[in-house]
Order: sequence, then C-alpha cells, then structure tokens
Amino acid sequence: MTEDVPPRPKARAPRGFQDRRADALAAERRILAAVSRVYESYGFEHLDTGAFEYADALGKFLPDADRPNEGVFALQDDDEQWMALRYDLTAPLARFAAENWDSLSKPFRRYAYGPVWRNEKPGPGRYREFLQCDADTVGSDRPEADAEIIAMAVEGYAAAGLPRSAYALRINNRKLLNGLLTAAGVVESGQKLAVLRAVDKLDRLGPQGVVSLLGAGRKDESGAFTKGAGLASAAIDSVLAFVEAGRDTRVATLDRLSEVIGGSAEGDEGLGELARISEALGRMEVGEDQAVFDPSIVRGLEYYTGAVFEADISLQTVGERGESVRFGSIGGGGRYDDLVARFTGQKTPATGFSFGVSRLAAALAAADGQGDRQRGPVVVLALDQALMGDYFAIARELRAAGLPTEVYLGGSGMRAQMKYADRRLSPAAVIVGGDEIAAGTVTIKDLDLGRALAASVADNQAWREGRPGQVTAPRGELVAQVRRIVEAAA
RNA sequence: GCCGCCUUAGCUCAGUUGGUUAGAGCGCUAGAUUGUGGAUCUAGAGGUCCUCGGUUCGAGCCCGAGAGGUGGUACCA
Repeated sequence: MTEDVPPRPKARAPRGFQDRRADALAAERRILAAVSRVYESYGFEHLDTGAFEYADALGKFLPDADRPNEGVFALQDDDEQWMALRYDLTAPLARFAAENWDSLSKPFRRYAYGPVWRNEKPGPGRYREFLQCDADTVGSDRPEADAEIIAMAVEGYAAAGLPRSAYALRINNRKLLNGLLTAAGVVESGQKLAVLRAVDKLDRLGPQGVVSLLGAGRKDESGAFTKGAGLASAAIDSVLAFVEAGRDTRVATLDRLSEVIGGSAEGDEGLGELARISEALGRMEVGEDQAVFDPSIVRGLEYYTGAVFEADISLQTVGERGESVRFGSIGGGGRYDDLVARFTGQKTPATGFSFGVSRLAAALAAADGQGDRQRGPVVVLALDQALMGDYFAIARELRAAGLPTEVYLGGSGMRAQMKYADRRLSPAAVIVGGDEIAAGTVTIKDLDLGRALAASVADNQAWREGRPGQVTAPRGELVAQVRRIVEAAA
C-alpha cells in the first residue's frame, strides 16, 4: 500500500513576528511595571481595549475591498463589517473616549499597554507585532498637560532603568513650522508635507541633504532620486534657520525661535505654548538634558496638531560581529486635537506619549550587557522509578516553602539530568537514590558552586569525585539546606 | 513600492570547468564514566542544496520565473 506522505509544514514564525522567551519577557514585565507605576503616580487610570477595532474607527487607513490589508491586518466579520487589528493605542483610546464621553470625568487620563500590529515590511528592530505603552490626557488644551506627559515620559525611562545620559526627549510644536511656511507663502498641503519630510531627515542627511530636499530634490548613493519640495531659496533659508535654532537650554532655544519665526499668528501661538511647557517643565524639575526643544522634530503622523515629542536613545553598542548597533526612536507622541472629533464632531483636545516597549527592552539589554538570565527551578533528579512518589513529596515540600521546584520528567540518565539542571541555570539539584532512602538522608548539590569551580578543574575524574558543593543531610533538613543554597544564588 | 546582494544540516559556512554516495566547525543525542554538570576522545542522528520550469547523457553549480532573507531608498497612522 503506497500512501501519499502528507506535506509537512515548515516550523517557522511568520516574518515580522517574534517568539520571546523568559528572559525577554521578564525584562518587558519589569519595564511595564515601572512605567505603570509612574503613570499611576500622576493619576492616570489603567485601561485595556480589545485587539480588534472596526476598521472605520482606525482612521483613514480603512481597508478597502481591493487591498484590505494595506498597512493593517484586517478581516471581515460575519456581518460583513471590516475589523482590523489596532496599529497603535491612540486610535482605540479616541474611540473609547468618544463612546463613553458622557460618563467620563474630564479631563480623562488613562494609560494602556499591549501589543499592536502593523502589516508592513519588517526590518531590524522593526516588527509587525510589538508592544506599546501609552499615556494620554483627553479633554485638556492646556500646554501644561503636554508638559506633564513629557515629565512622565522622562521619569518613565529612568524608572525602566535607562541611564540618564542614554536618552533625551526632543520636543517641538507643529504650529511653528506651519506658521513659518504660511508666512513664506507656502500654503499647498502637498508641499507642506514634503517640507515636513525633508526636515525630519536632518539627523540622517544633515543640513545639505535637507536643503536639497527642500529645493529641487536629492539623488542618493544608490542613484535613486527623491523629488524635493520645490521651495524658493528665501524660503529654504528661513526653514533651515528654523531647523537649526536649537540652543543649550529650552529658554535660549525659545528666544532664538522667536527671532526666526517672524510673527505669523500660528507661529506665535506655538511659541506661547512652548513657553508655558517650558515654565511647567522647570517647576517640575525636568532636566535640560532630558527634555530638549528641537525644531527638527517632526513625527510623520499627520494627526498631530501642536506639540510633538520624540524619545531618542544615544546608546551606541557593538553587536556580535563588531558592527555598531543603533536603536532608533524609543517612543514618541504629541498633541492631537482632532482625533476624537472624528467620532463626536466636537473638537476635543488630547495629548499623549507612547513607549516602544520592545525597543526599549532591546536597548536596556544592550546597555547592561545582555541582561540577566532567568534562573531555573530546583531540580529533583528522577533516579529510580520506584521512588517517584518520594520525589513528588520532596518537590511539594520545597514549593510549599516558596522554592520553585520541579521533578525531572524526562527519561534520561543521571548525567543528562545534571546537564538539564545546569543548562536551566538551576541553583540546586536534589539527589535521592537508594542510598539516601536507606540512610534517611537527602543529597543536595549546589550547582553554582560547581559552575564556579568548573573552570579550574581539568581532570574529569577529579571533577566527578570531588562532588563540588554537594552535601548529604538528614531528610528533615531538606528545606533548610535547599533554601540556604537558593538564597545564596539569588 | 523601487534598486543591489544573498538562499547548501538546528546555527555559521565550504563545495574545483557541469561528473559517482554533498562536506566542515559549532550545536544536538549517546558512550568512554553501573550515582554526577565543565574539558577531552569516540560514535550517532540530522539535507526538498529555497520553489517551479528550462538547457544537458548528467545540475548544488548554467538559463528563466517566482518566493524568502538582507542592505539601501521611499513610505510609516
């Protein structure tokens, strides 16, 4: 009988999706706990919403029949409605706030964290599923609300464990550049957008590159040509002067900006908002090195209407192959006064910030040298089938005493069991065979001690017979002996 | 989306002008060591040579298309 062999599926994660193991998860959990504590200390309430939203709630990236998954992961519900996985936490917040507006106490302040999904080309440090952690204030147009968001972001990074010198929040206001462009006679929206994109590339291309992109266009090393914004040279000069207006302190930058902006109504409004943010940041004692006014910050998102924030990490690390590893932006946000209005028709001021948790975790791991590995449990070796009951009794006793413990459940011999415990980074192994049962004792091995000694032992016979870190104690001392070893390891 | 490069064992890679049975290191499993982790030695398992089509007596190698990966660029709510 010949049977068709069913094709075997290839075991692989979808591209852009990653498996995270205990070490990475523990790091994420630490970050989320630390940042949540900061948010709650400012009075923000925790909110969780579902992974899916109806597509029309997600904004202008609606799935259409031809390309339903452009940018988002979308599917059609059994009532034909399009639903899509959320691509950030802000759109669901806007929906929630609009849906519950009448019953919420205003301003509504909430924080949220969870995975978001984007259906786009993955790259290094860029996934199609990743964690964000957001805090937003809905219903306050005060610049002080922005200042508070900034202060929390700075505090959040510190609480997560980033060294102060490794990060900074860069702050700008959309109204400044808008006002400047209006004053310079640039009113066409496509052209404005091109200017924003050009300015955004200052850090990567430098002033020269930005000037080309503001003007006719730019050809890169690969020969590809990017069309420019087509500004006149006078306008280019004023944009460049604006972009380079950054000074050592927030107040000095403000002074310089007021010289450069040139008195448009919108520009003055932006300056006024930044001044009040500056005042509040000063009184909240947010350091000049932690929160910087930087006119070149744009944030691509079109929905921002006022202040914009972006967190940069300056950490430079070296990867496994000696290449330098750069982490991009590790968070961003800003003021979006029109998002809730999409649902309610009423202009509702809102401002918020989003931590890129996954990137932050990667940055932290690089900063402190790959981070700590999670310790394994105490392993009770299964040496004798007839004694399995005793092994489970021992494990129960240890767990009851608060010591994570497992009985080895594989089928391999003792050597493999020791190796198993070693590779799990277990602090101790409990060895009970016929000898111990007969004598009423337990043998406990301190695996860390052996790990430390291993380097200096060359001869296997000596290594084995030396039995480093191994004690045999009366059965009644089991918990005390194991606890001593585990606590020394922690 | 566009341009370049790449795809051979779990991982990193070698593979001669196109010629018999496709290799190495690391890792994995086991033995040397009946009850002891590292090192050493030995053995073993592990392959759709990315896929499909073509050229050829013969293709891992040549040609075409596609997929995936990667770097740059564009976009990025």
